[in-house]
Amino acid sequence: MEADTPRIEEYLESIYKLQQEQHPVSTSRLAEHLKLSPPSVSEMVKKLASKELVSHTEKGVCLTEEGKSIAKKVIRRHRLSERLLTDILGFKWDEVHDEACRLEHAISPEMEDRIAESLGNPKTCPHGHPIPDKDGILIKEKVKPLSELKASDKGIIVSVFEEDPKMLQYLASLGLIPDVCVRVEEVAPFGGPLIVCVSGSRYALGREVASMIKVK
Amino acid sequence: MEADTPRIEEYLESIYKLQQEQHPVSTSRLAEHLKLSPPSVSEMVKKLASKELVSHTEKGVCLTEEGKSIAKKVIRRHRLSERLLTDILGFKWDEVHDEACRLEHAISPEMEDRIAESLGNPKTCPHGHPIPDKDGILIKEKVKPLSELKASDKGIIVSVFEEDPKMLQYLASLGLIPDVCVRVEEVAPFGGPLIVCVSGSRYALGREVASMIKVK
DNA sequence: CCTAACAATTAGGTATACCTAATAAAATAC
DNA sequence: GTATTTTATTAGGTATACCTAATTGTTAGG
Repeated sequence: MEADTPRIEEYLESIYKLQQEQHPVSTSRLAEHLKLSPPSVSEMVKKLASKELVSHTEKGVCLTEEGKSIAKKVIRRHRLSERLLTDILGFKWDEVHDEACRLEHAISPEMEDRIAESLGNPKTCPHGHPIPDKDGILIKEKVKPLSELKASDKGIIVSVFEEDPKMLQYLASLGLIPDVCVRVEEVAPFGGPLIVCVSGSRYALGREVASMIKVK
Repeated sequence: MEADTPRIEEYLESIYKLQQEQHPVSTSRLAEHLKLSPPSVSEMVKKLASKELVSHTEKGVCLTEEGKSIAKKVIRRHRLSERLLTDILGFKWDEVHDEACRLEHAISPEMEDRIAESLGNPKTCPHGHPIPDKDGILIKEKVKPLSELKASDKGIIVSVFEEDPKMLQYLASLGLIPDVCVRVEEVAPFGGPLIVCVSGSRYALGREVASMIKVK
């Protein structure tokens, strides 16, 4: 019984991400996220449970402490890779996700350390998500979706929950990137768009899009 | 029939390296190099042949043009990774081989380009081996092993054919690294050591060790 | 020339991770 | 409270890449 480490890391990472919105993660949701069939996931989850990386109840799948620890390490490597790609190799923020998905399984703890050191221990990835530290400690800022702001509210963009390159390019073209200040001018009723002001320009932003942008 | 790309790359890379010393590469030699059993290699070679990546005659295995092209791309990614690790992330030359062995399968053509660009299109890896260019063109300098120099001959170190960290540390501690000038003071008879002079200091160097150091 | 040694392959078998189709269990609808 | 839908699992099967043991083939010795 030999472990396919990248596969295991992929599962744990997905579970970690999904359990932020749905606590015990359902196998169907996990299957959808990993683009695998539900039975494949069912089976693999059993194996992860036998390795004590997850606990599997009727309600769904939860990470054990060890599973969570591995997931956070993978996320750390992913986000550090993204920073390496943008800050040192000159990639744009919409180009780094897929690349980092491969790098995160190929990076040793030593390389992880060196990247962090070379970049001055960055606190977030290019999309604003926090990078867990070596001990898995993850500082989460209190944020809310831009879509929840009312007219004349202001906020500073903390992070953008989006991976699609096209959408990220679009957001960057509007200047909607971390650390930028946004002011809501008007909120259309019945789920209509928000009119926002970013560095002097005004844009209409769909609710769906605005909900991906987290502000403080 | 789905391809396990990293595995295929691993095989092609090994064949490429081995065919520099032994033209049609024997399966047993390949098995030894890949640390796999001969039957496993036999089988895999058949698959590579069916994909037209190698040709398989009685004498052994040869890369096809396509196989060679892939192998060179992998080697390019490996050596560029090593340069990234030393030049940007601060690794020592003895620490980069294993790391690069994993990175070479995780790097996209875009990342390959960016690394090359960020480093000013380096011509060699930290051990002095040439980095194939994007079109697979590889500039090989005419070199000979240090062990072939006679007393009072001088040479400039071009490359070091060695991967073992301990040996690399040792050589670096003597200053035996690429671009350094070495003078042979004395050659002991019957395969005995060479007495060499490197930046003012004299050392005795075993023939085996000296044969790994290529000079021009 | 025949035989010992070595090289390579075939035969047969394992483990992993995936799949589809069928079934069982749970949640929701009415 | 039963029927329908959704969710999860079992059953059965595929492909890949590895293994050991047995066999064939080739090279070199005597």
